[in-house]
Amino acid sequence: MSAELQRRSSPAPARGRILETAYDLFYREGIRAVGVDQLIAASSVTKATFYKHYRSKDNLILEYISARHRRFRDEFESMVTESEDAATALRSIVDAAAKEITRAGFRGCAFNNAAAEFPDPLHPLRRIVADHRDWYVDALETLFRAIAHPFPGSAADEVLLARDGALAGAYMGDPVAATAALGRMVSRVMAEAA
Amino acid sequence: MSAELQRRSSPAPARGRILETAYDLFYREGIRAVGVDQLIAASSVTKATFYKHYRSKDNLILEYISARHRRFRDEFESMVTESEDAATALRSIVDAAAKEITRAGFRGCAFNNAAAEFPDPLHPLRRIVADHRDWYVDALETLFRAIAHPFPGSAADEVLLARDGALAGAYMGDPVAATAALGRMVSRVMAEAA
DNA sequence: CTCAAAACAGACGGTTCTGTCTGTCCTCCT
DNA sequence: AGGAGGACAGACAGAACCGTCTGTTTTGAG
Repeated sequence: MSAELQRRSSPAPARGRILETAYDLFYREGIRAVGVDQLIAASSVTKATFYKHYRSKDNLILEYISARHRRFRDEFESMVTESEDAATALRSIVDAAAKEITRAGFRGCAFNNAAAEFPDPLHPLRRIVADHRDWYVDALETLFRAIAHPFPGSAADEVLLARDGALAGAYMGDPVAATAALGRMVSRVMAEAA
Repeated sequence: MSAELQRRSSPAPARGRILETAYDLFYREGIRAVGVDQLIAASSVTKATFYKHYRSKDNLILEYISARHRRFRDEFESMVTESEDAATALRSIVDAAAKEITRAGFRGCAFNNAAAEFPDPLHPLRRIVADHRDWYVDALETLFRAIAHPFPGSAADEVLLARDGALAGAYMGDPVAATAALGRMVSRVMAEAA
């Protein structure tokens, strides 16, 4: 399908611009808080174009959270492949989380914030979030298995929990304390592998 | 009929009913998602009464999050006073978190969800949330000091982080894994005191 | 019995939001 | 040269939202 679009010099630039704007605005201001009018104004797109590419705002929301997952997964996997061994990969993953926390404009976990706005557990967005987390914990478990951790599944759960807590705590309160506590927690989990 | 009788006794029964409704609805469905019309219908109150007691929805939102803090703090302190020593108090606090996670209708941390809907860090709600967390980490540190933990401040940060991660992870994904990981993380922290 | 306070009932205005529609312009391909 | 498709521009409908308003009913106190 991308071959069809790529045939042109600019492969539907408006569509990508809209998603990129949503990627930023939905995270910064919240999903419900961002209206379609604001979205099209920030994308320099007209309303007709918006509804041509994304049939509804709800649809764009799903595309937004899917894009969040894809980008996160890509960065995760590039970190893994660029690391010499699984131990350094785990460390760089934790470092990346710590760096994100201290980043200007950090506003917590995009998946957590999105899920908070959709109470219905059967909403498609919630399913995407749950799938994202399933993928994530599996990927972590693979790394822990590679460093011969005695309980790779538990270790993965614990790192996921520590990271979740660090993002939430840093957004709501003290980023410094959250970052430090994250480092200590993960160090304890990894020490069990030695 | 019982509502009829209760209306006479207290000074402003309608006010309390509105706050109680908000306490439930804002948590269950989200703050922005709940309109004033829905709120007054669920409270069996008229619009004039609503705006007499709470001058605006924004004002009610602040009362809501303050009430969340008060109730949480009261339950925390009653758990502490009912425990024989600080160690059992800490354990009952973690048990309470685990119990909340598995409760039907659990929808994550009320403070986290509320903060997610208000991006402006200077919004009064964010201040209330930050104050709540300051109080919480102080209270935990006091308990760790009581059990002679070598680093009570760090231990408090770690328990707070583990609890935050457990609530977030249980809401987004796997409550069982989150509860188990929470228990293991807290056990490690408390083991340092022995 | 009377009166003030409080809650009830619901219309209304003004804004905002999502989504549809008509029509025009530009660009690329044949 | 000409036709088709994509994007631009913006009006419009319908609903939901917040907040104000005018009245009516109920209740407890003097």
